[in-house]
Amino acid sequence: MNGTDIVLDKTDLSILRLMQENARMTNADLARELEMAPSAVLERVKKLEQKQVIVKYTTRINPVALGQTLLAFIAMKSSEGMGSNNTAKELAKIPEVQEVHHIAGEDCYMVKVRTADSASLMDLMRNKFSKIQNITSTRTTIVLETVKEEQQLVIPVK
Amino acid sequence: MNGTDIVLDKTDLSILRLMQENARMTNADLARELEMAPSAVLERVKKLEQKQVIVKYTTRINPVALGQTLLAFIAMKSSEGMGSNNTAKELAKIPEVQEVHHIAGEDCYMVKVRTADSASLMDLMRNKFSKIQNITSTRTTIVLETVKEEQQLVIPVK
DNA sequence: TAAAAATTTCGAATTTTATTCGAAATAATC
DNA sequence: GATTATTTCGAATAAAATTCGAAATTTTTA
Repeated sequence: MNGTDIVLDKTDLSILRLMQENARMTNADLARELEMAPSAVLERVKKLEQKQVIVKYTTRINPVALGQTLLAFIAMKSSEGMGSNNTAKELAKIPEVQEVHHIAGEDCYMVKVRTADSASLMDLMRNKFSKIQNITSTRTTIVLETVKEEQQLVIPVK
Repeated sequence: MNGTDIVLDKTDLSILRLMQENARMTNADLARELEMAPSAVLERVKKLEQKQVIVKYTTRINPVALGQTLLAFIAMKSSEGMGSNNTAKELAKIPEVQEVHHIAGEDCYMVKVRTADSASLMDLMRNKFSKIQNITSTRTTIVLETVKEEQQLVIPVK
């Protein structure tokens, strides 16, 4: 028995489903939806936060509105030993780097980056990536059009 | 002049920065932080929603808590003509598919998928992907470890 | 540049929600 | 089946959301 096994009942799942869809839903509305007292629902939400089931409440902003129109995936190879993931941690520190995954296969990392344009991506690679140890190669794939981009999980009914 | 050019001033950017970090921040707290009247801040937030600068308020849920431990990137080739993106749209309909990007380069699409395990990924490919027209090949990359995964944008100060 | 128009902000009033906490109900354990 | 722990409830209070007219500010235009 470790901290990993978290029991979520039907009510918890409903809360998560509703909150995933709208993080600013009021506790009162949640309670109405679930036909429970607001205080009971609040208790549950707080527990979900404590248990780190709920990681964060975030606002999705239209990247275009901020002029961030370039999205790219970069597959990287690293000469780093298998034990450490310092390269990944360094990459993760860069704000424009949205995702860093250690992957199976020929490449070591899959990195997702969002910048204003190709010039700023070039900047990033020249000024930031170049300073990170052990990166031996990068293969950049530019996104032409994004059809779907979300991180909504599929929440089971029970 | 089209609907694309949205003017965001310093206050808007501050709101976005705060809300991106915590979507459930109260309007009252926002107002305190910005040293403005709550009513004025509320007005701005509503406008950001209307202008679709704010796309959604969402709750990030720990995938492990829901037993969704498998993440994969799938590079796909499609025989579809360049004009349409029906393949992408069909992929986007699948809940387990979190991202669909049309990419430059040899492959056509980059697809990000999250499922419970490799068996359910196999299921998905056999039962859903196989029904989508024009997919001529897939190359699946399994994620071993995720070091960073977010979609926070870099919001300029001014 | 000065007047007019449009937008933004404010503040006070009202409605709604969040939060607290003791008690009752329910569920789990021994 | 009694005990213990957990969850839910409901009522009371504090806090926040929302509304809206008026003032201030900014932008437009003549």
